[in-house]
Amino acid sequence: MTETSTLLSPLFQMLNGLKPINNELRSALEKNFKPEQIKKGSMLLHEGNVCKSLWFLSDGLLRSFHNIGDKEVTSRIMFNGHIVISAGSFFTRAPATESIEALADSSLATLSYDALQHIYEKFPEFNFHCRIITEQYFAMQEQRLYMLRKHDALSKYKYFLEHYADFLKDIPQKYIASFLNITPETLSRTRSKLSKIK
Amino acid sequence: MTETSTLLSPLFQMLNGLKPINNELRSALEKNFKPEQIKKGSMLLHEGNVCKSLWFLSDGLLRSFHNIGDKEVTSRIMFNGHIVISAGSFFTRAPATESIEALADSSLATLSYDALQHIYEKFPEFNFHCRIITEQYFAMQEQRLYMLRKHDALSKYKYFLEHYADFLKDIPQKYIASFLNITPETLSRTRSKLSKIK
DNA sequence: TATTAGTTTTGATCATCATCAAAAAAATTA
DNA sequence: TAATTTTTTTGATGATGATCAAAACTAATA
Repeated sequence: MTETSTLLSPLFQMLNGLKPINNELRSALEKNFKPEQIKKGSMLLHEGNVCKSLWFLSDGLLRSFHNIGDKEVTSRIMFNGHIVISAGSFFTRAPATESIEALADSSLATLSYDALQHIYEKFPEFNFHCRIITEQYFAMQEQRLYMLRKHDALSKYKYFLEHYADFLKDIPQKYIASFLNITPETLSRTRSKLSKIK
Repeated sequence: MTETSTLLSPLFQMLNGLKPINNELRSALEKNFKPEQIKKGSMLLHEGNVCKSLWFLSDGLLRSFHNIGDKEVTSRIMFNGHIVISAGSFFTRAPATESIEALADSSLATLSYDALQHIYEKFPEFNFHCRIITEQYFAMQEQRLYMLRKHDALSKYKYFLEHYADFLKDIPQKYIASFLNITPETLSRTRSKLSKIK
């Protein structure tokens, strides 16, 4: 077992769960996914650059964010097992409007856009898997949209607790706050209210 | 040309633009898409029911909405040429958390979930098209997420003007307001401010 | 057209959350 | 460990937008 295939094994498990993939496709993926280690604080993607790869996050923690006015707004928080891409940029080849940063030392496998397109051509059956995966991410994104429309800070924070409880201690609160579209001060006060109620 | 194929002709044009589809696939789609006319005010989907179909909106105007507390919140506004589905429900077979309503008399073509699955089985190449379409809708949804994080009412309304200008007069303002996550009163005041500035 | 119902506008007040500021706590670095 | 930097907490104030209420306007129906 190569290092890449170890990294990718949860990915293959997931793909096989959707529909078994044959050995040729498996080894094509293993060949084209490149292992990558990044340190906490380093950037995977910079706003303004085209997102030319997708990543499979084997272990670690990432966040994506964009700048609105003079503020950073965290748009997603991603943990192990996730496929990471800046969708708008990756799909359309346009400059990304967001950056991606490691919140912890992370180990990833990177697949370039071009390599992915070749795989689609050689293995058209892979469209099936990626259609389903995209559908799943679409549904998750829909939930985040729903969350943002919950008016008050408390119900947004409860959403966060439901979905990210395991990572609560690893994510600086200022990022949680901007993910929920509230200020760190408001989050701090919301948390202290909540702990008094309980 | 049957009535269905007239309805669907912009859909086929779009699909062919992605990658030409063969006649068998085309006629399978024509057979399985059922034409449907609905009146302004009638419901395409009720919250709590499973979304068992997708729709191609040939002509008309729709909105989806969900209830948060005692309020209706408009989640999407859809016009001609759009593929309409309640994604979370359609993909997972779970009860929908949103309803879909016609804001104008509309003509649609309906494809059932089961029919779609059969088409995927018989025509695996259709996964290619639907992967791309899902990617495109994903990117659009990302934009709406981005919009909701713009803090103030004015910049949200400007987003609306950029993306829905053509339908401005056809959509009651209370729905525009809830789509932007503001009250009708605030939207009204925002609009009057904007007209004074210009 | 007259009546009714629904929508938008305008006004007044209020609440939540943002902002500014500084202290306390935690994490980094020397 | 001490020094420095960053993050979180706490406090005071203010602004945006929500709420409540009523009038003006528009659309729907008899």
